[in-house]
Amino acid sequence: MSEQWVLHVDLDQFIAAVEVLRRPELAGRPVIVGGRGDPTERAVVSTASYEARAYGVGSGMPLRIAARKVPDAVILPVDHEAYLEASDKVMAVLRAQPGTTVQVLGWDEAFVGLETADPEAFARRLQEAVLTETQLHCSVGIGDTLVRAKVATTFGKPAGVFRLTQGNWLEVMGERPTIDLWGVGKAVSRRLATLGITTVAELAAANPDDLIPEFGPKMGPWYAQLGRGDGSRTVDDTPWVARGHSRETTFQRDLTDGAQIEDAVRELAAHVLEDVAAEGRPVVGLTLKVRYAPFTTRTYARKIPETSDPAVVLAGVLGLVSKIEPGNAVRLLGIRAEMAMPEDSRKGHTPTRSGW
DNA sequence: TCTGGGGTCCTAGGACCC
DNA sequence: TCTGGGGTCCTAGGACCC
Repeated sequence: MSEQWVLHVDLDQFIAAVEVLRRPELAGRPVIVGGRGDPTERAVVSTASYEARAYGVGSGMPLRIAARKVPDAVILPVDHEAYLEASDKVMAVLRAQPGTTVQVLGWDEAFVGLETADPEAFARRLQEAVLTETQLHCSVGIGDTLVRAKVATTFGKPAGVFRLTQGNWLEVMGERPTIDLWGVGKAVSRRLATLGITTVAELAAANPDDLIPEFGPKMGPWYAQLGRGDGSRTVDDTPWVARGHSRETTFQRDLTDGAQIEDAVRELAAHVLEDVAAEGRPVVGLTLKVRYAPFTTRTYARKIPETSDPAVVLAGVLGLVSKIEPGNAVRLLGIRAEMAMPEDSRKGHTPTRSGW
């Protein structure tokens, strides 16, 4: 019998795989991609190949540490263009399958909705098609909700297929810690633990109302739903509309001089203005982010009257710069511009906040 | 170990208005 | 003198994801 299914397609070690494709001699070696490829700089790992992961290297780890763990690692700079190009090819393959609805989640993953009597067979065909067209391997999670499909993929890696439905959700996930859920991180899992909830089964059994005092009216019930694996079953292919654009830089040496700081802000603002201009939508809000050394982050924000005039936006940004505390070493600066949203544009694609 | 960069959304609390 | 109640908007901070 034909039914509606959600597939979650996730490329295996995507960034590292793209790098190996254009440098075949790197196959089988520990490859680490991050920053400008210089392990003496302040930067972190974007992706490590499976060979590098065997040494305990993972994304988010300081590049310096990663290099220390894997002495013979090949360390490469991040090349956004190349990954975007590869990503576009993969998404095109997914869209080319008859009957599919494709919702892109990032460079290396997407939900695919379709009606079929045999989702596993379809998943295998999808993997074949992606491999043939792009030489990239992917894993596929099959689910009766978006959340279950997404979580299922972790059990399919690498290059496999796994199905999670209401029927086997608790059997597979019940005894696992809540942090294994998509949308539950370190902080929330710790707060759940203070309520006596440490496993997915315990979260699934929780009364949604009991979580409201701790997490608020939206997030409390949302976490309970997450524990059950419930949520939307609809893959939404509405094109995503960015709410804003931002640029940030961590300086290799902290800035202390006011003129230096202003120069850096102007440069960041120029990039943000470019991105915004490419959208052709007016700016309605600005945020300046500052990290004071060693690690205190502050944000300064303001709404502004809708404007498409770069000079006005820049003036607004420079107004925020005056809030930077003088006499402190600045390690990071970031600028974000929020844009006016067109009517009826889709809500954000992050699962934790959009009601999946 | 020493912590990137680009995003999204939620919550708390203060300001302000009636 | 001792102090309403509700609504909305804004800013700051936190959390999470890839």
